[in-house]
Amino acid sequence: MIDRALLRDNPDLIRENLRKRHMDYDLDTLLALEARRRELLQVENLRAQRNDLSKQIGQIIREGGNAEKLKTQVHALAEEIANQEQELGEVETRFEGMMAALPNILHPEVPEGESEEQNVELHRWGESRSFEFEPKPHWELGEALGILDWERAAKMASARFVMDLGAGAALERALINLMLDTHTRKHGYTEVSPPLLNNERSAFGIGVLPKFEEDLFKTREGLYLVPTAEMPLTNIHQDEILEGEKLPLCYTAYTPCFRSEAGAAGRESRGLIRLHQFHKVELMKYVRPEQADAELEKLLRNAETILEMLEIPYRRMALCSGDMGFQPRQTFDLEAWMPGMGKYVEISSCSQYGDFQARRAGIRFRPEPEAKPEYVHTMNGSGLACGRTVAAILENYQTEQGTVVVPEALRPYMGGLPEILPRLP
RNA sequence: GGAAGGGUGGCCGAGUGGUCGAUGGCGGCGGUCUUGAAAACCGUUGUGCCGCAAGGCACCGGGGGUUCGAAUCCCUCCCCUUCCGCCA
Repeated sequence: MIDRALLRDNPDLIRENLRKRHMDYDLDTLLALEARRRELLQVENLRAQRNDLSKQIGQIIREGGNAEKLKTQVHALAEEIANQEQELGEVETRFEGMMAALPNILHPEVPEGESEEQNVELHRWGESRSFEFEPKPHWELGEALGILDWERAAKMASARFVMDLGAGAALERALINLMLDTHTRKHGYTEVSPPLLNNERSAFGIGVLPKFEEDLFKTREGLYLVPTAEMPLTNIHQDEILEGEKLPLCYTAYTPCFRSEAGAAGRESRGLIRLHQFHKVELMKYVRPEQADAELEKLLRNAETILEMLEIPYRRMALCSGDMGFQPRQTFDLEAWMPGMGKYVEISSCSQYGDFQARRAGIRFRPEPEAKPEYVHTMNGSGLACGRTVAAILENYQTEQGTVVVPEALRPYMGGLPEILPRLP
């Protein structure tokens, strides 16, 4: 949610923002609703009159007088108030609905562009190994090694699920532990193990509701399976006023993530890239506005550190205006090199939201002990997506025999296992 | 799932249908006293919206209703606690 004051003070900025995002949005209707809403605020005068007369009635009755005439007068006034309040309510509902669907204002440094094609590569790390053989995609490797099983996952669940077995399951568990240990012990994040079903308010708070309900799995009880730990982590401090000196607050969580992937049929359907359930270690910060850019850079470095520890080549991309999501004001993707697939694949997405989510979720802080509360800035990023990291390891560390060497950094977490060999049935 | 009791300001906790945005306590802030501190005492201390301001409006879990007037009465939903049942 953006600041209402912007609508009045700088509608052109919003219009320009929509243009950069290549988004269709009926801003004129929103502006008209806002104007009407403000007109209707004059009901407050009527309410003031009513309050005043009611007080007089109380006074008269206490003194034993007859207040019938006044009562009739107030009754008529109340009807008029009710009429205006009804229109105000309708206008407000429409206004709020449209506000909730208005995308965030972009950070000035977001490159302008229409689609993925215009994303800007900022830097690369690591060299791709040279292969003396044709490197295989991870799904072939995983299947041949018997550590990834799509067929049985589909049998017990449906397509777009996977089951990890043996060293595959152990590899993912090792990754989770490496990431959490690094982020908590070296990077100063507090580990969280949050509820994986969140309510509507929390989904609204991060901006996936009301616009993106079809992407979520919903229970009969009306709760949503978390599509990312961003949802519970951002709602830890929902409706709270934080102490300024405690910021930034840094949290990390390992969670499964559930996405319906509606409308994704046929896209990148193979392997570990796009699943209904995947696992992710998330990084999340609540910061003061002036800290935001620097803290996002640190967060990016925290995520990149994991890729460097695993010695997986990657590049950092700045998403362009047309490729960015609805909620963030700036997004950087980390893309891991996948030799088997022959391309870079997103393995982490790190975004800052300004006060967009804080406004929706009601998260504020006091800059000084006695000062007025202000909205915090929120940001988060994957650190990293586990399934895609497994894929990157399989593809980067594969041998000609189809086995996979275990990265040095992971061996202590896998009982010293140096290499993943075909699993015996 | 069944039964009972609750949801009030940063926290605890009062609250009669009318001067209650809400008594009181704790905590916070300012002050008096003190060499300093503690104690004691005095004052102050919610949020949002509209407004240059004065001020006005709204908010006592959410929504609806009764009434001239609702924190207070009625309906409904949600949440929490305790007991019972079930259960990793």
